[in-house]
Amino acid sequence: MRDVAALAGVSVKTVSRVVNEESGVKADVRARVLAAATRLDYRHNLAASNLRRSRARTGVVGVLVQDLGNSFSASLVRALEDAWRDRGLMVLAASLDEAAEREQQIVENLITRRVDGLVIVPASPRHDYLAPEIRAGLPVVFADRLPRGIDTDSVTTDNRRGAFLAINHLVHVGHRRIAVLTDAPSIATAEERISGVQDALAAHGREGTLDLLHTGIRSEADAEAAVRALMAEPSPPTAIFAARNVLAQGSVRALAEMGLRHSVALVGFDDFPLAQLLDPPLTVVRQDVARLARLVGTRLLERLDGDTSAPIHEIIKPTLIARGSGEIPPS
Amino acid sequence: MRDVAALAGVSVKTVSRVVNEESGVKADVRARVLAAATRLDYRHNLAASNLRRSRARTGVVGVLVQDLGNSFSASLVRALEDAWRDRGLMVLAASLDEAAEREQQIVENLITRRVDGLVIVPASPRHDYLAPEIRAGLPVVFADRLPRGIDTDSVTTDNRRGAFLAINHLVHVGHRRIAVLTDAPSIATAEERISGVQDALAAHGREGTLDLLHTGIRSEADAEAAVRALMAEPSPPTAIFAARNVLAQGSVRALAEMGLRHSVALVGFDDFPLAQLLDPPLTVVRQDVARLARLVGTRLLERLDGDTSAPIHEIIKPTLIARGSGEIPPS
DNA sequence: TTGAAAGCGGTACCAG
DNA sequence: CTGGTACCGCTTTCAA
Repeated sequence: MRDVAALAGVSVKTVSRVVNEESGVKADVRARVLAAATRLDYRHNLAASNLRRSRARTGVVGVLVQDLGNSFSASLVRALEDAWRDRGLMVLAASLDEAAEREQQIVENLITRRVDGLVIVPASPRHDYLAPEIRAGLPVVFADRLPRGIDTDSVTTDNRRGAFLAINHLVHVGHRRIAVLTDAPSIATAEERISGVQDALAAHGREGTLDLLHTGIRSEADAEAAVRALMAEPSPPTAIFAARNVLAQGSVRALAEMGLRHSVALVGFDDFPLAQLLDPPLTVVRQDVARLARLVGTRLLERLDGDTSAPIHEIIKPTLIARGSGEIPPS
Repeated sequence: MRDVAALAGVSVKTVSRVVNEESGVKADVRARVLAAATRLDYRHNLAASNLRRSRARTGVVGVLVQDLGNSFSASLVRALEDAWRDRGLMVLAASLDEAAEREQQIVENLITRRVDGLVIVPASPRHDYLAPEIRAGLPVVFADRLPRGIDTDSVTTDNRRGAFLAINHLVHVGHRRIAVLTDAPSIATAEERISGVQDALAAHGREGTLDLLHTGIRSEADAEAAVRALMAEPSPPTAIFAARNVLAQGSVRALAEMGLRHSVALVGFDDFPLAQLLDPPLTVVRQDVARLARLVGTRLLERLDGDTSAPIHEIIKPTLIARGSGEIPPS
């Protein structure tokens, strides 16, 4: 900047004015400065500029999701990007893969980078570690899963109701032996979904009959193996509820390989782009990711704009989309 | 930092030493500093620290893809993240949606943030604008599409060969009326794929018979509409080559709605997670995204580590995965 | 092992 | 409309 100033024959302050498009610089001076900047390949340094600036903004929001490669995470990030583009906010993204330590570590790293805000699909069971940051005014919005140990904005799905819808649907179709595939119950979302399953069974006078619950199923491969094992048992289930999209995909894979696609009912949680094109089309409990992302994006912007009201917890109602796989009757 | 120093009764320099885990600080002093830092909720400021540091590194790499919501882009970003995690590099991601201006604009913005490097799946036709940055030593790796107007590292797929494989396959199955769906030829990748189609037709003595080429098909919806229109014509094609993954998905959707899934052959370009589970399973030309990402990630790391040799252009060979949809014979 | 002072690239504040 | 000077938060350099 000093070089540019020298070449243009002005002070650094004037260069600063031009670079920041402040008013009050004569056109010819402006032109000279711009010319000098171009000639010297000058590049403004945002970090340095923010250092002295009073209300500094990096224009970066940290977004922590489970797996950027998963359609749920990817859609979320994409929608946030769109929601923030015209505000000039960029997304610094990271996958957590359900690793609690990674979450804390990355958050710490992001704080060090002075991100303007944080969107978190948490992997850790408690989030007390964020308390100082939130107290200091950092906007933090939890997505898809609720914060624990602190109170901050969140946008989540009614997981309990979603699972209820799924099981209720299968029971109505006539199923009695329903296998449930889900993550470890230590993950809040999984726990809520299990509760929903129990609600549905209770509603049909079948409390405590959840003998086919398989927890700790974390990946597509896990689900595939679990379904294979299940179907090989003496009295296999006639229906499966896979409580996360990759688990549904693994289930479809296993059923396809075993030639059971059209004889075992399957309902997934989370819709995904091609669910409708599978054979049979997959019945799912859909949570509206676009809506979720929109709400999250808006909430963060409002906090960024100075809204300091009490934390808001928004809950999205899931809906059941019957497409075929969930309507297969028990054999 | 000054406050921490005061509270701990040491100089700022000593605090700096502790924060950066430099050796040569007595344990008790270290402990005092740490305690003071905790009590004051001190957070190290990476930007400020980099300002004076000699070989400053922000630890951020800008990754520009077409659409983070698309499985190709998402997988690429995810794999890069993994490749860089233990080096402490984070990904600042952005979607371009084939908008050339956005590409330049975002790159400019990222330069301002002093990213350590750039990975670009370009949207713009020429990249001269990057010349000064590359000259200044910024590592830039192009992925999936070649740079034009400048010379810098790239990792791309042999698109021409991929398209050749697809058409060749369909011709061998017996097809003569093959529709080709692709992006505008102004996109280099699309152009190469069209060349590949022509190669294949020529190889079968059918030069110039490319009467069913449909360019400018940009989205899943475009593809769906195009296929609907095609199949409604007096003498519809007996096979379709959809030269990008979303176009294949749109085609499947259209064929499914028209009840033609099992009577019209379809080959896609780019594999995606559920292609195998569609009905019929989708035959595709696969480009190994994981491999692509690995090569891109490695190349960038090497440049970051000071490799200043001439730009390297790696080309990945695509393979045809026959799964069913591409083996449907002409009716 | 520790500290003082200069300086990184830029902006704030106030004077001219 | 333009410039001078202090200073942002931290590291470098060199002296103690």
